[in-house]
Amino acid sequence: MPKADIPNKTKKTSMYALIDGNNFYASCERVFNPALRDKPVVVLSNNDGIIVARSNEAKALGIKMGTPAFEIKKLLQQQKVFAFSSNYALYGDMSQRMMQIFTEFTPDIEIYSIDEAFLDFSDFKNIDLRQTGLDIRRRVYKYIGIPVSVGLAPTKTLAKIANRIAKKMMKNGVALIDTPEKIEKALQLTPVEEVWGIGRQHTRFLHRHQVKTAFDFTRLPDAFIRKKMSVTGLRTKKELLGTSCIPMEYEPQPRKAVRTARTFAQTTTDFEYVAEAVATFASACGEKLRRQNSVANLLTVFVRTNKFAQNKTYYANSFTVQLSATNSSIDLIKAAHKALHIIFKEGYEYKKAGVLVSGLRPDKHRQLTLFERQNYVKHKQIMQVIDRLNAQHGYKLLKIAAEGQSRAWRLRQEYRSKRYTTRWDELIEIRV
DNA sequence: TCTGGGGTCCTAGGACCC
DNA sequence: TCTGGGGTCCTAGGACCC
Repeated sequence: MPKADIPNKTKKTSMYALIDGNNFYASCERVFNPALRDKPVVVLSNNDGIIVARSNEAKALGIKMGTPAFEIKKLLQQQKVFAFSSNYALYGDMSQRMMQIFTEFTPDIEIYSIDEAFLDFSDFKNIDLRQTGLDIRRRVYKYIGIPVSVGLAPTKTLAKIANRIAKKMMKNGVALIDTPEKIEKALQLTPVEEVWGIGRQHTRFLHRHQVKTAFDFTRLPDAFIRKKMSVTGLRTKKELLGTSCIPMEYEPQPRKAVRTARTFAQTTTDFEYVAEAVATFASACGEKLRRQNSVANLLTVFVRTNKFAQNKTYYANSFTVQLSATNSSIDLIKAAHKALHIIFKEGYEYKKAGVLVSGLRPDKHRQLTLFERQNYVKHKQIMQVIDRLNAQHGYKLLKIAAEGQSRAWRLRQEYRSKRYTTRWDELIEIRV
């Protein structure tokens, strides 16, 4: 019998929860610093560049996501806003603890990002879902100190919407959408640009067609959506109408590409400087590849000058070289330097550079030619030694010479809090 | 002075093959 | 002179996500 003929009644009704930490990074900072309670808090991106997280108090001051920090420096001082550099060691660790608590409610969990997870409650009959949401919330707050919001609905896209409603309109932080009537009400309450999968470009287009809410969007004909927004747009419509099209992904999929890139704290015209940075990025890509047991077939290097600088010609370029399926930092650095030589032009003030490796395959499927074998084995052994020593004795104890010593282009992090949960020497201190 | 970083998926079009 | 038709693979560019 063809699949399409399977009778409908065997289809189970789905129910997903989307849980995420409110203002996650800002909340993490608060856990270890009670003085921040009820105060405006913002967290800055790498290089202290832009705002990436705000507490509710900071939002109330009109501070927007993505604003360059220098633009609102005055406001931050005047309003006594507490600003922090990103502290990913802390946020990553807090994230793991939070996810651990989620798994106590169901093993069917998909970790979607550092601060959010989908939980599949489809198979749960006769449980009070709203109460479960409240329990999750209470337990996370008790053990981790992070406030979370819980949205429950029959599809992932609707769970996202429920989560937004929980955050914006529900005092208890939980919203359950479980009937056609509630679905329609929720769609009418949701501006179309807030729908998961509808971004800036499509929003502009939809607004031109008088589509303002998620509800309006679901009234558009399938063919129109298919033509203008491809199959992904159509999938979004179905999800909004309650048909689940986006399945859970329980196992993290191996990456298909890996990238390391940085904006320099200062611009540079010096080839050696950029070469050193690019070598370090290539090496970092190698580490990421080895961690997931992949090898890469392609390596791209890109550089660019400051795209915001007036009165200066903007230059951006990239070059891709073929690799012979490797994850050796030595190979990657060589390839990266080869590519950099091709795109580096004297006289420009470079502001950013990066390395992307793609065409990833599992390491074990690697085909070796007779001549490659010797190098391959040798490199593999060297990399294993480097990775092991760095893991045991501290990061970057060992590195390839091309990565350089100066590191002058490294990150600026003027306001980083302590790594309370991952460093013995940075444990929280309590005075009695 | 100062504007992040790291991913995914889809489509169209070209190269190439039989 | 007329210049097939179908398939696969790859890549660049665009859109989206957190």
